[in-house]
Amino acid sequence: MREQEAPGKSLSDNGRMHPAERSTNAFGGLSLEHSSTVDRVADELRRAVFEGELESGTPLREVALAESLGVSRQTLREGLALLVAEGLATREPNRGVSVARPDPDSVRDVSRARTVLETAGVRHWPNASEEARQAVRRALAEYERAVAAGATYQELNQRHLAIHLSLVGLTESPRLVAMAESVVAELRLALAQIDRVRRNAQDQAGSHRHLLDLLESSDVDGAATELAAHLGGAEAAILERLDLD
Amino acid sequence: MREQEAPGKSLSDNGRMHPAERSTNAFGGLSLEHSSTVDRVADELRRAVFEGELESGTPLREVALAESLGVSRQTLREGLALLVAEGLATREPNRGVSVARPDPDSVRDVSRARTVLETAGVRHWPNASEEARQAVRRALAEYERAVAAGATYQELNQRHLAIHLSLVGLTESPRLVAMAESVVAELRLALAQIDRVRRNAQDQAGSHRHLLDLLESSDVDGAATELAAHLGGAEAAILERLDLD
DNA sequence: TCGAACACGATTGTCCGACAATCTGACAAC
DNA sequence: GTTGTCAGATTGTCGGACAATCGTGTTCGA
Repeated sequence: MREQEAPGKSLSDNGRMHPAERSTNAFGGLSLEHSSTVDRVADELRRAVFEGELESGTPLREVALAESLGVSRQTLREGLALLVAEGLATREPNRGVSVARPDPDSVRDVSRARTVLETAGVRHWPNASEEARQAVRRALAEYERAVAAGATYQELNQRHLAIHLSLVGLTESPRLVAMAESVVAELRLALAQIDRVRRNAQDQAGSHRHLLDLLESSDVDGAATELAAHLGGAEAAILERLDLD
Repeated sequence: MREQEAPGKSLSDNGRMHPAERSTNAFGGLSLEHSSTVDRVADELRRAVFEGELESGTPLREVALAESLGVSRQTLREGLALLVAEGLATREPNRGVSVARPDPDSVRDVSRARTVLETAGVRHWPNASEEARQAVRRALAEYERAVAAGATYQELNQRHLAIHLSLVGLTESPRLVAMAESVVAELRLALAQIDRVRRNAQDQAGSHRHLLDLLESSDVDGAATELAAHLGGAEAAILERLDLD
């Protein structure tokens, strides 16, 4: 390794595991973060995309980016491959990678996919572990707190999506959660592109609070329909704002 | 490009699109496969894994593999990254990539994930396009034909899984199908490992035929429970055989 | 004048060689 | 038996190189 830069933490460890994390001996609480350069590159690119710094469709030139990030072209390439695999960028052979461009079709598809995943989570509420349920309550509470505190657009957005991820977490399936994370990432990209200029995150605490209340009272079907309505509304809102570009 | 080897076709194009594929002009039926070296490397690795040539846990040494495939280490590395992203291999920092090892937990998780995805497809049958429904009928018919013809273990396996993929196709969501493909790939890996020695694919045409009959008669709920039972059985069978290794 | 052929710069895909960091296992030292 | 040390193997990352391809502007011939 030649250099160490600012460490970033990624939500998804792409299939990597470290020896230190697999044993459960006397030193269970200890762990060390081995962030590779590729990971840090990918993190930085994701950040830039989510932050709206990179407009959708922008070509990500390899030499320029590598130089700008202070890494070799090969390393940057692996980072780009990660972004492409996550759907945040697209690659056209011999023409390079560019920031994904959310078109109406993909927005609809993302909406459909998350509906399936989140509905599965909601319907699993009665069988879910107390831990998973608690995660939903916590995510909602933190979102409400952020709303009350008048947090930034970025934070509100992230906490809002965290609620939806916690719903998928009710399935207790790591793979389903990973899929949801990927889908949500695409959603974040679309939101970032839409709100590149004016970033107005409206308060949606009420809807989610209502959803959780239905779940707490074991009204799973009611919660499912409430969720469907919420997601449908979100899709419509995005499509509408996407239309006037 | 320095060399061209035997072309292989991959089911999933990882975010790549080529100009020749996106337009629908007078020459709609024409297309050209621009398979990059990396794609061919990944294809070959997948084949070897599915074929059972590589036992799970086998370390995939970069220099040796690159030499054996006649590609550079960088290129091989990108191919390995694809496998890792698909869950067919795992990477441990500074220790390299090795063929994924299907443990009971991951088998259960894969089963849960595919249950969610395929159930969503089945429940979408009434709203699905005629094209999607036809794909299910076709997949089943081809499986039955393969069974009758006494096809190889490999072909039977693939056609069987194709049926399940076609069920997810009923959702008409490319992303959900892509997720299902990834999950099914992991399943294929598990099956390949289990049946590495004795490869006995039992005839499961009856169960699937019954499922389709229920769908054709619009008994979606019945089909969903039938599917759940089928998947539960498959999971149990795999776990049982996985136990005695 | 206009379309086809050509030339040229930019960029990607792939290769090669290099080397520090890390892991593994053996072996010596305490 | 535990700890320290050392050599070999392997990965992570770098830099440079070059053919293939793309985009574009230019030239040429009808």
